[in-house]
Amino acid sequence: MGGRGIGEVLQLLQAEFADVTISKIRFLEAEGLVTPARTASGYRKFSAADLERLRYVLTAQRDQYLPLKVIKEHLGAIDRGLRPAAAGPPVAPSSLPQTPGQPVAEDFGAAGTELRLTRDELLRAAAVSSELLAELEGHGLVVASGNHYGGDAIVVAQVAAELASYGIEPRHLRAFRTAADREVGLIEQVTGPRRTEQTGELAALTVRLHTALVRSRLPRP
Amino acid sequence: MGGRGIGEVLQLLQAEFADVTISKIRFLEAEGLVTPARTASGYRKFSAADLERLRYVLTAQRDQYLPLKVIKEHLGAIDRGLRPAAAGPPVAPSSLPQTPGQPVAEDFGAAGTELRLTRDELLRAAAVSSELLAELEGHGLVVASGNHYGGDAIVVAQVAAELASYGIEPRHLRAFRTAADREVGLIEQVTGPRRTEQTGELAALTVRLHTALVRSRLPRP
DNA sequence: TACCGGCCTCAACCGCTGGTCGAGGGTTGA
DNA sequence: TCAACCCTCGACCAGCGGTTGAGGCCGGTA
Repeated sequence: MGGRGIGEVLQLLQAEFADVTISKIRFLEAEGLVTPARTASGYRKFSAADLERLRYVLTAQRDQYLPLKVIKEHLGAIDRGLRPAAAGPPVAPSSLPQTPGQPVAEDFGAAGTELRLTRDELLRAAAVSSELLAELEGHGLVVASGNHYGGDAIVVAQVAAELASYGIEPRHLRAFRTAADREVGLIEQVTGPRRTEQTGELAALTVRLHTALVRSRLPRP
Repeated sequence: MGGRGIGEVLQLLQAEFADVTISKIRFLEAEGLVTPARTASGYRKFSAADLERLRYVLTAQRDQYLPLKVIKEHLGAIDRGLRPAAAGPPVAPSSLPQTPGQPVAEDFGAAGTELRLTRDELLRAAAVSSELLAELEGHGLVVASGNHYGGDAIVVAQVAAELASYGIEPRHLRAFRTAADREVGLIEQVTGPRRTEQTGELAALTVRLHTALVRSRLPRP
């Protein structure tokens, strides 16, 4: 298991990222975003970690439009054990010292310091109404632990608000909650109820599965 | 009270955004991001709402690195989002600054060249056994359309293979299929059964919701 | 042994985004 | 009437994110 060659890596990534090429992967190395090992003769050898890194880069680029320079900083922050700070949407910068790490796929890893928001902070960070939040809580989509909320609650609330603008209301979203619960249940059947090394890995896998399934079932263009 | 001239607008914005210029404001109009009124003689007149819009654009650009194209879509969504939303967030007609402006479009968009694989190609690309694939097909996780498979099938098969190494077998994954089906069903209730502009946007949103929910329910580290 | 596909480097090139600049000319108000 | 302000339009530009091609080295295989 000495890692994969660049061609193999290309195959693996192309399923998920249509526009990846060999030259792009090489370019990303030249920019310092990945640092694959080399064989004696100079061939690149990508470890599983290198692959994750590439996935991270490509996802951040595609889904968040981040410039490589910024992605590189995030990777550096992650390497140093921090969580990449990312600005939320245009909102008064009054409270809330730091917004949560963006919902980058595969970022289920060691979270470092988990965000803890009061209800007011959450309302402001997500820019949603108190009514909407109450409704989301009523359907179990957002849950406070103690009297505070985690960073994911921001994402849930923001997305729910956007979906509401399409006419999709919180009560239509209950199925998402049960699906997520079942998914986590499945993971815990493997890892047990405590968080382990594998927890994040498995979550990344199941979410990837979910995403691919949804995409595959969407009407074709 | 009839609005401000471009020079005045420049003064107001420069306090907050160091790099704004007159030519940039004009450029943003040319790109369709603002549409100030005009005087009889052709001078631009910016209303308060136009100013908010500019602030939104400049903030999104500076803090989220969003490309103008995407910001424009967000603005369009906000404009349209005022309509249905029973439980939607209180985005009043001209009070833009509070918005759920998170990155919207994931790569559920126009795929361009959709991958079409034969069964053998799929087996090779995903590096899985014919038995596993057959099992996945049996449970409806991978579906051939005609006699070929899409690129997502590679991801599904790869992930399923990895999950199998944790003891999670295809039959445990049926729930993912039904969840995905329901999710797509929900989207199609909004967009209709044909693929539209919104299809990809909605899919990106629901997948983001799913991901955030799973993460929020994972055991805390 | 020769061959061929895969991989290497390096430099030149490219298209798109996000503007800037200047010429030439009208408008406003003191 | 003059200065300050504003207009359009077309040319130009810098940086980002790669692509392309020339020239050459590996490594399996026939």
